Amino acid sequence: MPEGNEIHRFAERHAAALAGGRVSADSPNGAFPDAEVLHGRKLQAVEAYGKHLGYVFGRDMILHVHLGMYGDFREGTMPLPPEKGALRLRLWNRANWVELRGATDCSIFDAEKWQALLARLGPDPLRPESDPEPGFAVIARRNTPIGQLLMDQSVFAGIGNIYRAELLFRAGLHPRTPGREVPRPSIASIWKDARKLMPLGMIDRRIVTTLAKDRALKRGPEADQDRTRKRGAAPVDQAIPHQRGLAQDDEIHYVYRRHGKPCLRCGTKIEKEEMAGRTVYWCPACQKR
DNA sequence: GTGGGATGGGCAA
DNA sequence: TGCCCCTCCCACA
Repeated sequence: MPEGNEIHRFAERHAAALAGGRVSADSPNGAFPDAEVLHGRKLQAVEAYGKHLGYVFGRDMILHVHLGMYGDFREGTMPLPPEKGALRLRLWNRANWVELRGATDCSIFDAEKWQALLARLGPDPLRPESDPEPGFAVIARRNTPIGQLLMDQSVFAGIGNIYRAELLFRAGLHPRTPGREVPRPSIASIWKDARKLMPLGMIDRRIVTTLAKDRALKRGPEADQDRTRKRGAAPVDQAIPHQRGLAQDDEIHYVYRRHGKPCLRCGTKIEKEEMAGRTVYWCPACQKR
């Protein structure tokens, strides 16, 4: 379900709710029998790298969670809610609980396995210390389309299908452009844009990438104050200038899942195609090779 | 009620 | 490249 931005948000929230003390753990659907190994242990920290989460219980006891396409968390304050659905894992303390469903992976890593995972991930735009150069270098020598390279977690970690499409639109770059033909300033600006856009991404659990000036919907200041969810409209954060104003469902993205609809900038029909098993979307007029 | 698709990735071949 | 994992949601009947 989520891309890197939401994974990092989960890490922050789960650390705030549960880290620093002992937690209880169980696996109501039995799909994570190691829950009993974690039960009663102190959760030291929660880390996010790309789309991977690590719940650190010890040097050789890191709970690795990858949500994949279907996985999701729910969070709340005690008491635990009634058990519902296929519940893989619950973690809780006296104050808070976290539930995990549908994850691609939920298993305990030792230090070696955790390091091996990190070693195969490229720089993560959401980690301030990330050096993008290794990612730039890979792109500069590959003939693979840039649309495919942006989805490759060993090039950059954390970018998913929505940000792939939207970053390319914002850069004016056609997804089929071979990596080695992407000008250095273009890829540098995509990295910079990802650094800026991804932390601001989630509005009402949706990613909003469009500028207010590109959205048809214009509202007065009083509407801007309205933070409640309206059917089909996402309230956006006043503190984020590029997201000022409400965003209708079909204008929270420039191209992602907008195939056949007019481009928000130029009116040309958005196109789509399969690229390495995933659908990529672009505006044939705004995005050039 | 049903069926297809989805913000992902590992694996076999 | 295609298959699997195995969950939720929406459009459509």
